[in-house]
Amino acid sequence: MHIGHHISRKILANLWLEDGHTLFDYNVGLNDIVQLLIRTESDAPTTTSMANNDGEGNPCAVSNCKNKVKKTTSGGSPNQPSTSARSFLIDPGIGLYKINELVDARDVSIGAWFEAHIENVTRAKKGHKNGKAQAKSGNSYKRTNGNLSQDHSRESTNNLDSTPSTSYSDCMDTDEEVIYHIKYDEYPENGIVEMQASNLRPRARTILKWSELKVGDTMMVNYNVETPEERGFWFDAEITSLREISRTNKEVHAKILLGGPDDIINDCRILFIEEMYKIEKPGAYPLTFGDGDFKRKSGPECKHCRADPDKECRFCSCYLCGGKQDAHMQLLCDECNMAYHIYCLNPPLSKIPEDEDWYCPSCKNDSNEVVKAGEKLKQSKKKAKMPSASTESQRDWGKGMACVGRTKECTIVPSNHYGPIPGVPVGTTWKFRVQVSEAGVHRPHVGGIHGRSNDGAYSLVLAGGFEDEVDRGDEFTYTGSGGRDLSGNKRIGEHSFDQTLTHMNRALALNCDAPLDDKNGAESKNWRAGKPVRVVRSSKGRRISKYAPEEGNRYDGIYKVVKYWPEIGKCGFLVWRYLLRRDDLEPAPWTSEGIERSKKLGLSVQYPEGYLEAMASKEKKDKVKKQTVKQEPTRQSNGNQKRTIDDAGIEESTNASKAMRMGDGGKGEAFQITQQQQWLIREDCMNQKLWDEVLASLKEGPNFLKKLEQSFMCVCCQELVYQPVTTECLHNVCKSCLQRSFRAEVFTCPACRYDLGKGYTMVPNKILQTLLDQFFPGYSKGR
DNA sequence: CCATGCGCTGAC
DNA sequence: GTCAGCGCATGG
Repeated sequence: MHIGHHISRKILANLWLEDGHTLFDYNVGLNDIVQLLIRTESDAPTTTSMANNDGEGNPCAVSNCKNKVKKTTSGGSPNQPSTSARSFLIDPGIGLYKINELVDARDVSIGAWFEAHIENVTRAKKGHKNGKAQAKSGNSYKRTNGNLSQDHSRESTNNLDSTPSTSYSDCMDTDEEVIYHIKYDEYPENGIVEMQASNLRPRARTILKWSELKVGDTMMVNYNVETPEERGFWFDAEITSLREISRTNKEVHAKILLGGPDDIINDCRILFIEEMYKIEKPGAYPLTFGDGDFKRKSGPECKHCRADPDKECRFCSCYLCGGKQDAHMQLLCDECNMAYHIYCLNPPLSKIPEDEDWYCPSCKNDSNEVVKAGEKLKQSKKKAKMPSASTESQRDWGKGMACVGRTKECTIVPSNHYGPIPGVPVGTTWKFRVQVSEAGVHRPHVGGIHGRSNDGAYSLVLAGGFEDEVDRGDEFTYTGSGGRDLSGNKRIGEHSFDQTLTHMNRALALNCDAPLDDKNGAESKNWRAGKPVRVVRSSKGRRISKYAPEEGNRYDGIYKVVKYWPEIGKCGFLVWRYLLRRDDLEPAPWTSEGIERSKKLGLSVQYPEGYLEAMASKEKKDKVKKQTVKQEPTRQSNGNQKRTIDDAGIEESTNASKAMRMGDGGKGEAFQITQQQQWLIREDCMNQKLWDEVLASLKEGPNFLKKLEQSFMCVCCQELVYQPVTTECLHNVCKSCLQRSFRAEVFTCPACRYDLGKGYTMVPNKILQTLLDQFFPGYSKGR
């Protein structure tokens, strides 16, 4: 067989030239393109006629030596290996050809395959028997780096050395494979097809060291998807080139070329994370290479997909039966590219459809799900699953406070934070549970206990759900959750079975400073040593407790679990009972001291934004007037709104501004900061102006923290800055936010557009970080 | 993904 | 006054 059978002029064969054989031996002609293996001298057989080496191990330029391979000028990238032993084992003794340029010089390193453009080939002299040529029998156009002895495919071809008259039929690829070659040959200029990085997403779980990534490794990548949730198809892509473009002490900008159905360039930034490196795609989620999906290649591979030939190939085997046979009967899905035998489909097809596009069963859109013009949006899948989907209730649940979602979320502390929420003083009261959740004081909307069964409970709500609970203010008994029949999509139900010390009950028990005992309960020896629980009293608790607030839900401070035990409750079933005792320096709201403090701070029930107005207008509409309703359309931002009807005393201002006024009056409670904090604040000279402003509100007590939070809010993520970078223009931005901005090629300050410059080094303000960590304990854990 | 849940409100 | 039953957040 003649190589020309496959392709007339341009070929791309993988040739491993040895021992004086020439390209001509392979019928390589002028302008043909070959792939050559660069070998080290130590790899070279002893019979090798001289390796062309300029003496320093660098390849000679063509102008110096006609046998040499010249590296193409394209790119001029710094990926030239510095190995000195390199030489090109293209038989120099012949001198009948020269390789003028490398078509693709992406990876000119030892042991790597590269492509060469042959400019001039002359037939070798007859009788040159000194050596033999070796063509690699594998088809692959990939560049494989690394230890040659590990490459079995090549080893096996090596054995052909004993057959001097190696013919092309022995070593050339099938027609099918040549398609690859031609395809490859279609690449522009230097043979690299640039693909949008956004079309590519490696799948990963763990982080791999950048320095450990090697050409020839493969990784699973998802092609043609925007997010991991979206459907795309996964394939093994081989790293064919790793090129570092630039580097700072924190980041490497690299190009990773991946082989696949098409070669894909993934433009990455590799961030240093101590010893590990995380690879990020510009402007998108981080890319990491994962253990599970990361393979180092060894052994032969499927010619089609370049995976293990014994395993089914996702491109050439039928997705349904896994078979590779009957390729002409396979349909390729235009969405996921998976192959399907027409006879494997359900129902099977008798012939290949004539339609241009074909979509597999999993990719084909269900026409029922397509919303046509003028049609109403269909129910979301999630909603379709909910019990409400099957009822015919006309009620609009979205109007009231029964089913609303949160509009804010507490981010200054993580959800598993123990202890008070910074800036929320004892006595703070919210009308609805959802607001309590928004404030971060008690996160569940409905549940009474918030906790984790392997950690502890963070907060609870006393709402008088159990008649046999006792509340003495600084001490109360509480009942666990569960044991209720919640059938009928209820949130509270009849007691119908025994409670167990699991879930939230177990969490609350873990707060008690005693070994867990789920049989008999336990009592702490030193109750104060237990974990703190934020306690909220709901006005509903007035049923059984005089300490419950008149309205809404009030934060009453920190309590500890003294003991817990199982007992048969009034309901007749076993319940877990807890004794909690107050352990808080802030005065309880019902004490005279506490009442005084609440007044000072101007605390009153907070309503959701716009709630009072809505209620007032509704009342008007309904023409249900009992008395004149004084209502002012307050448009305060943070949800602080006053009551409408009673409490004439606090009519004129919002809680916040009232508190401020009180502070200005000098009677407010000052926020205490430590000497160290004062010192640190002085040290943070970049932010001096900002600190001056914030410190001015020290006398406003807990509002100081609110002010602090506002002043050091990141303009990008709208949260308290984390790893703040204080810019020259004196703004504070999260480092990660700024990096994101830079990745999007925006090099200005996100707050004021001051040009920071492309090469700006982002140094986190450690002093500020320390201070924020002190004022908002644990907030960085949430990041 | 599923189970849990000391809320809330319109309808009766 | 009573009650069915909803979305949502959370944990596992």
